[in-house]
Amino acid sequence: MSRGKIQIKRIENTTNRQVTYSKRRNGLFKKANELTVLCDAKVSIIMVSSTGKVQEYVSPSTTTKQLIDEYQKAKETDIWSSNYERMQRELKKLKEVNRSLRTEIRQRRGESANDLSLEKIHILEQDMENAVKVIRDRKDAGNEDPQYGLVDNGDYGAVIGCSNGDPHIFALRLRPRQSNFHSGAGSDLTTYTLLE
Amino acid sequence: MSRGKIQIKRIENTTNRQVTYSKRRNGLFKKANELTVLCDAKVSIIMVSSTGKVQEYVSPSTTTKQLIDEYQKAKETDIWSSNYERMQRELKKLKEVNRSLRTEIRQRRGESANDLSLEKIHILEQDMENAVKVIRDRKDAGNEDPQYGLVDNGDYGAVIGCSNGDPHIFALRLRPRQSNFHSGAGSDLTTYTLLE
DNA sequence: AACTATTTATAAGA
DNA sequence: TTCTTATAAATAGTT
Repeated sequence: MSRGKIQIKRIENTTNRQVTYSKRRNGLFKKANELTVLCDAKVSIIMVSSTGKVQEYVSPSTTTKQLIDEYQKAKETDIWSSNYERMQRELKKLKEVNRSLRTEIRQRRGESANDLSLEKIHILEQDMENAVKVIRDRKDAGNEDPQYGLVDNGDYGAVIGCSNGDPHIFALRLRPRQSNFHSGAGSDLTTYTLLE
Repeated sequence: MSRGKIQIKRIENTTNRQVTYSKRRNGLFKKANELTVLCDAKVSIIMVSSTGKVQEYVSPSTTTKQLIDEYQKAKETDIWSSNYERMQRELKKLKEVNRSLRTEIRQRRGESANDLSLEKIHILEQDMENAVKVIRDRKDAGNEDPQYGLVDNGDYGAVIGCSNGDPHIFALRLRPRQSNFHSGAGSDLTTYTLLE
C-alpha cells in the first residue's frame, strides 16, 4: 500500500476492485513462488475472482492435483480416518462377496464347475433340479393365478412372509442354503443369505 | 526484505529455512485474506513444507472443497477421483453390481421370481434345465474321466479355451447369455459377463 | 519471539 | 493495462 494507507474492506468501485485484484494476485503468486524456492516447499493457490474467473498458482515442482491429494490424505487421517478406513474395509468386503456371487452364478449357469468336487456337483445338480421344478411350478401356476400361484409349500423349505406391503407375495426359502449342511464350511458351493 | 537483499534460491541452513517458511507463510496467508476481503474473491492455499507438514488457508466465505470443485469445473479435470470420492463411486457401483448378482442368484435358486414375467420365467427355466443337463453330464463324465469329461460340444454353446495353463480345462459358454436374445434389452433376467 | 534497517508491494495518479 | 512513485507492509538478519 502506498499513497495512503487503506482499510481492509471490500472495494466498492468495480474497476478499482478488479485492478487491485489483478495487482495483488500477481503479488500473491510471486510470494508463493519465492516461498517455494527459498523454503523448498510446495504451494497450490486456487483463486476465484468476484467475476467468477478461476486462476491458480502451483509450485513448479508439483501439480495442483498432487497437492490436493496430499491435502486430502492429511485431512483424512486427521478427520476422516475412521470413515476412510471403514470405506476401504467395506470396499474389500464387497469385492470378496462379489467374487463369490459370480462364482455361484457361474456354477448355476453350468460354467466353470471345474473346481467343484463330484460331491458338490451332485449337490448343485439336485439343487438346480429342484429350482427348475419350482420355477416350472410357478410358471404353470402363474398361468392360472399370478397372485397366489407363487406360494408353494410342498417339498421345499419354509415359506417366509415378505414385508413388501403385499401379503400375498412370499419368498420361498429353498434347499440351496440347506445343501451347505452336506458340503460343510469352506464349500465352493457357497450360498448367501440374500439380504440387501 | 530487509537487512540486506536475498537471492531467491533454496535456503540451505535448515533452521533459517524453517524460520523463513513460517514468516512467509504467515505473510502469504495474510495477503490472501486481504485479497479476499478487498476484492470479494475466494482463495484456497495448500502448502506442504519441506518437512511434509500440510497447511492451508481458505477464504472465510468458502471451503477448500468448494474451491477445488470450482477449480475442477473450470479445468474440467477430476481431482477427487484419486481418493475419497472415487472410493464412494466405486462403492456405489459395487453395491449395484452386487444387487444384480444377488437378483440373478435368487432367480436361479427358484426364489423371488415374482418380479419376472412369464416369458422370462420360461426362459429361465430352459436356461436352468440346460445347465442342469450340463452339470449332470459333467458329473457323469467326471466319474469316468475327470480331465476330458468337462468338454462337451454337443447341444451347447461354443467351447472356449481357458488360458489357465492347463490346455485340457475348458470353460463352456452355455445358453444363459444367449437367452438374452429372447428377452431383449432391459431384461430382468440379466446375465453378466463374469470377468473379475 | 522482538527489533529494525531495508527491500518489496502497492494505492493512487498519470 | 502499464508505468510511476510516495508510502505502507513485509521481512532478513540480528538480538
